[in-house]
Amino acid sequence: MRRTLPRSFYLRADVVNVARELLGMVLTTDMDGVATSGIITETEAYAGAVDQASHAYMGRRTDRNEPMYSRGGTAYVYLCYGIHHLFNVVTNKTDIPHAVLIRAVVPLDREVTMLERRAGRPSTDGPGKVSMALGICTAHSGTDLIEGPIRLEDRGIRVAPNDVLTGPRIGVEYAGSDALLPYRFRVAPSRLRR
DNA sequence: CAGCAGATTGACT
DNA sequence: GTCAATCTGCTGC
Repeated sequence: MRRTLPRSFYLRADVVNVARELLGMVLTTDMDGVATSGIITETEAYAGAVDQASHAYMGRRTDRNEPMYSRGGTAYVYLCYGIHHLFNVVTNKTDIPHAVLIRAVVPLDREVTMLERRAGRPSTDGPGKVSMALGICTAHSGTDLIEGPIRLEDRGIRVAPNDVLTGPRIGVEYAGSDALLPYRFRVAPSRLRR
């Protein structure tokens, strides 16, 4: 089973639920004919204009975060700390800047290529590491997740509710009370295998 | 193991 | 100028 997630999956209004449901989905990239992929094991939801941790808080709109305002099923990739390319899945309708940050994957297809991209380091647990392993960079910001080089697929991998850990997001201490929201989801470490 | 500093660009005061 | 949705290598226990 291998089904590219349809537009309808991304257009939903409940970004927090979408973030949780992305656990177990497969993130694939096709870069110059080289296809790599990983099973998503950690995500964070960013709830747009009302979320102090979001780049789109209070409707902030810049050249960088413009893809957040595209329709669901668009990639938003931005540079963090000047070095790391962080990949987000845009959700909801056009002009509603919801997004889900992909924080970790377990390598699936072409693990050797990912290892090369990571300069021999095998870990892919961290948003910067995910992008490096899969070849994602800011040039892919704004690309389509249904027709473009980056896609998400349902390959029938299911994560049991009991295996999902929930907690506050990482690195958003500046976000006031919103820093405490339980918008981070990850597969329990003991269940990271297929 | 913990703690910390450096990397390096974009957004904002 | 300051801080940021981070990662790495080095220091010192």
